[in-house]
Amino acid sequence: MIDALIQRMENFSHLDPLSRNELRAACIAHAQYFSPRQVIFSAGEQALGAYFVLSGFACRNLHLPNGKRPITELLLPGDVFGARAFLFKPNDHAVSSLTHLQAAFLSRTTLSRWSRRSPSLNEALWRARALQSAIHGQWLINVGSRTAIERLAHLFCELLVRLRAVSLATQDACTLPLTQTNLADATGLTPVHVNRTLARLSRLGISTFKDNRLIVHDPARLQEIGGFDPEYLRTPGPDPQECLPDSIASPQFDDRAAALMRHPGTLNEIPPAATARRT
Amino acid sequence: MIDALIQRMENFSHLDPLSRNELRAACIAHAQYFSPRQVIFSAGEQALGAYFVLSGFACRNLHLPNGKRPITELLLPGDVFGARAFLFKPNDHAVSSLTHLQAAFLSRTTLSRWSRRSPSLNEALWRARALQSAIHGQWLINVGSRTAIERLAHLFCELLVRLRAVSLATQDACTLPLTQTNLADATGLTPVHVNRTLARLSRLGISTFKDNRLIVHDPARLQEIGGFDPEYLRTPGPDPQECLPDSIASPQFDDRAAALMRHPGTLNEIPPAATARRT
DNA sequence: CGTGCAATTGAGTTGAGTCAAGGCTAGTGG
DNA sequence: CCACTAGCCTTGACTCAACTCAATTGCACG
Repeated sequence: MIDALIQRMENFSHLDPLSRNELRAACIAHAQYFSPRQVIFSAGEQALGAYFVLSGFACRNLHLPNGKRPITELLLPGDVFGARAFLFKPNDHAVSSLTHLQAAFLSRTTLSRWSRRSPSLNEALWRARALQSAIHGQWLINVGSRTAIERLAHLFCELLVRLRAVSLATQDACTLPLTQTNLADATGLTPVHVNRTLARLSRLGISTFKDNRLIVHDPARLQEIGGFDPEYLRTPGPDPQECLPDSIASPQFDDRAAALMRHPGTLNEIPPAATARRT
Repeated sequence: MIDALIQRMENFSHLDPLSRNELRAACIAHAQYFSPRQVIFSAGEQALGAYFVLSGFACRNLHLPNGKRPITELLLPGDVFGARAFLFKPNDHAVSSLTHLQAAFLSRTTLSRWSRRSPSLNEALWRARALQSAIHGQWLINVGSRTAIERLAHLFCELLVRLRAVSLATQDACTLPLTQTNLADATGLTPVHVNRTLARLSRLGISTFKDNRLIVHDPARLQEIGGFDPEYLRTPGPDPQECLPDSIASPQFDDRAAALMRHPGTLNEIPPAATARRT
């Protein structure tokens, strides 16, 4: 499972052999085990470093005074968490395990040292954060402007793609150790309504979620319902060419950027209809 | 207005005089003007650099096939946008101006050069991103688990605090050049319902939003309704002491981190009731 | 002096939430 | 080995917050 993490980081940036070995060694040396429902970070606490998830599921969540407990992030094997907080301020959300969890703790000191020494690892970390951020943006849209069935469809599509990236899902199925209550917290719905909606998805022959297992029978429909476009999850791949289409040093990049420095970008006016909100 | 930006960056990290001057000069040299409703980045486009908002409002939004146009981020003077995309992949959302907008474009090349040369500026940029990320997290909670009146209350509190940070708001009022439709897109509501809810806030004597101006008559109530805790918006302040309570090099930091490297953090079990969702 | 967008208001509909009861399963302890 | 308990899932009946549809006003801009 450490290999999944390494593979994942490789997807963000091609690691030099030294960094790769160092990362692997550190993950083995600093692995920690958590049982389900354990608090790893709590809100308001100052983070001392970051965790790399090696196996199991975790989530970032919060206790609201009204009793709700929204999940703002699902952390899967290969994900990193806590890296943001250690740059900024005490955490504003807690992180807790959903299943048995294995995670490597790397202190701020270690991370700083690494990112100074290995630009590729630094880049990988940045990109890992950027990906999380893109996911966050999609969740915001999901919760803010989709119906129950659409939200679940989108979430399922996302999780399937993310789990495939670490070889934990086949084309159309995966183990998903979440309760319906977890799904509800992640989608801003009620457990009861999630239940009914799952039943509907099943009745429509689109997907089944049972016994911690998600099976998608009609991926195309699921994707269509959720309005899912996997693009936001794509990692550039380890190939530096594809990774940085405009090399920072490339002449045509500088030309284009220089042009932008003088003239505003696309001058497209937004079509008048900000009001347009047919459904 | 450039001073507001500088002041803002200073809040993230104490800039050395050289960086400060360089930043100021670049902002003046590369300022661009956009009229309202202009597209600055469009989705799918590869970003060539980042923009620093000098004056005016902008937003990050998206066109959904169902006609909705959710706003995922409000960009105020002093905010930076586009910095994430240039590290990663094409943008997944568009950014467009809401009002007349003045923004400085800084190319990827320039930014890379700066962050290599000036650690303090690099840190400031990181923290600016981290703050955006924290705001994103709060929006997710807002849209996912609050009622209409709560969402608006929270948004108003947030905007007031953010605008105060750049001296664009007094303790209880600010100019807010947003339409009710914009508020609707930002909160995941309907313009009609936003209208009614604003009327309610006004009737309750809590706040008025009229003619692009937000006036809060009862800040305490507003904050209470929105469940708003300003903590997530606090910038550490320019004081390095306060900024990094645990200096990366400090011995007690290393002790605590080392301890974590052996034992899991807090071993608090989550109270059994993940089901607890009274209202 | 239209034309278009923003704001407003009313009436009716509905998707999702609430309340409540019952079944299934797994773990615990006698 | 068998209660007993505690989550989790399931289902039905009812309620309500927010959405839809629709019509009216007022303003700003060309």
